[in-house]
Amino acid sequence: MSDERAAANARTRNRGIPDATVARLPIYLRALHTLADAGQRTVSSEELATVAGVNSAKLRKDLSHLGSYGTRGVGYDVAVLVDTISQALGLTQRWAVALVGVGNLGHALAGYAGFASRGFRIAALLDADPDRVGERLHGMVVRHIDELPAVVAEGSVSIGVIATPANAAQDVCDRLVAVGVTSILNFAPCVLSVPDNVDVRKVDLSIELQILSFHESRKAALTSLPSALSDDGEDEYDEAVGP
Amino acid sequence: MSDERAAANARTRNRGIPDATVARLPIYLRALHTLADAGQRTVSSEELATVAGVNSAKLRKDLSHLGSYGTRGVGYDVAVLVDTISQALGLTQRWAVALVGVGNLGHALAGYAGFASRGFRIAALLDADPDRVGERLHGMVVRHIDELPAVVAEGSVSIGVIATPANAAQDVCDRLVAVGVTSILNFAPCVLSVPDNVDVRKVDLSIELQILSFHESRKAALTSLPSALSDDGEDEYDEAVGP
DNA sequence: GCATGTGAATGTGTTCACAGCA
DNA sequence: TGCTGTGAACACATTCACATGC
Repeated sequence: MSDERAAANARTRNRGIPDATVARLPIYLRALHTLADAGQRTVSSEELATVAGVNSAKLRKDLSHLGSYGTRGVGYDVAVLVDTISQALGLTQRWAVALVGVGNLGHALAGYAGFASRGFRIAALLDADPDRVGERLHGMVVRHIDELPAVVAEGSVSIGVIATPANAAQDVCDRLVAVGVTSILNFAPCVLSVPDNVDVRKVDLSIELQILSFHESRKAALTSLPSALSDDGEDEYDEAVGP
Repeated sequence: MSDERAAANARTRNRGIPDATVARLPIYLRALHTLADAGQRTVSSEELATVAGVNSAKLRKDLSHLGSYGTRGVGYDVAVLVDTISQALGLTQRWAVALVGVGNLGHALAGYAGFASRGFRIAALLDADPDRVGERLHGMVVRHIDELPAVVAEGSVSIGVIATPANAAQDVCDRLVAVGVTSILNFAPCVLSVPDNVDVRKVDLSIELQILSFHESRKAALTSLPSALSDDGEDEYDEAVGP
């Protein structure tokens, strides 16, 4: 619910860029970097759309929200687009990130190259487990979660990443919010409640698998009894074997 | 583009359950398990919605797509809902998963408890690096990617997880598709092209951070120069601060 | 001539508000 | 009475198709 509020809130803060567009800008940016690395100076909406895996009308509309700088009859200047999108996403500054939870997943995240390469700097690794505190990891030392206020004071952290077990996540979240963190990326499989001014995004691996499971079982049902297609009249009378 | 096609395709296969609903079912399921573990027998849409972090109208509409079994004036039977949703998601069977890429992230994924606890079984760990082949990891031995056909033959794998570097991902994807895998979860930061009958979901950590960066920089702009609101052209002139 | 940028049309998702039923 | 289930209204997103301007 504060989830919803936060989303709605964010929406009104947006300079009017739709959420769906914002979510795609990083994809365009990645595609543009690839093109730039290959030495390409200019790109059409058609080509960029293909590389980014969307259709060209969508791409053009997305870019138009940035007040984009394409040239009719030609296309977009790759370097200009990179700048425009980076600017829009706020990537002209390096954001400091605090990573909380140095377990299985936290280890991996600490070493994830994609963080640094996209302008994010891991400012601290934190954990509640005293056994883990002091451990060296990818050139950083794990500190105790109680040091969070000090960490934030040192290098104004504005993004927190939660990679703890679910039962610790809300507590960690509250601590992050308490020290002024206003953006949180949550890997713990649970819903976090936060004030309206805090944005939370969540990544849940098992949810993604369950969504695939849904589609997979649809596909399986189709191939094993293709006649199921025909009784798809309007509602259900579906396959199943009741409980 | 095949991304779009695949989505549209999936949509028509859906028994009519909207994609947005499918994406939320796992969240409801998790919430229900929590309630069930706490011994709760019955739940209202209001309560379940709160636990799941959505609003109750949305929850009811979502459940109505399953032909749901609530009782007016009372609520939903927790156990019945768990069964109904599990059924809808195809979680009544254990899906076998092949995990390709045992680097930083792959290690973490291999040990991720959430996989097993939600009915997914890691059938194999695969990697292209000969140095990694043979390594023991969470009770499994890493095998070479060339053994993929054998792996699939052994225990019909239908879901593949790609945790390789971006430059290897498309090749791995093609191999997975070639051996009959029709659902892929991609952690590599790149767009995969696949035939229409294959579903791909992607998780990109740095994209999530970039989206947070966008919102974070909006917020920063607001607090540092609140007058920025007024030069915002036309519509917004919204909540400067609290309600 | 050709690709952008955009109104208009369509499709999807969310929310409201209440009828209908235990 | 109280809560579900849902039509109708609204909001958001995607796609189409073409006028616009280099």
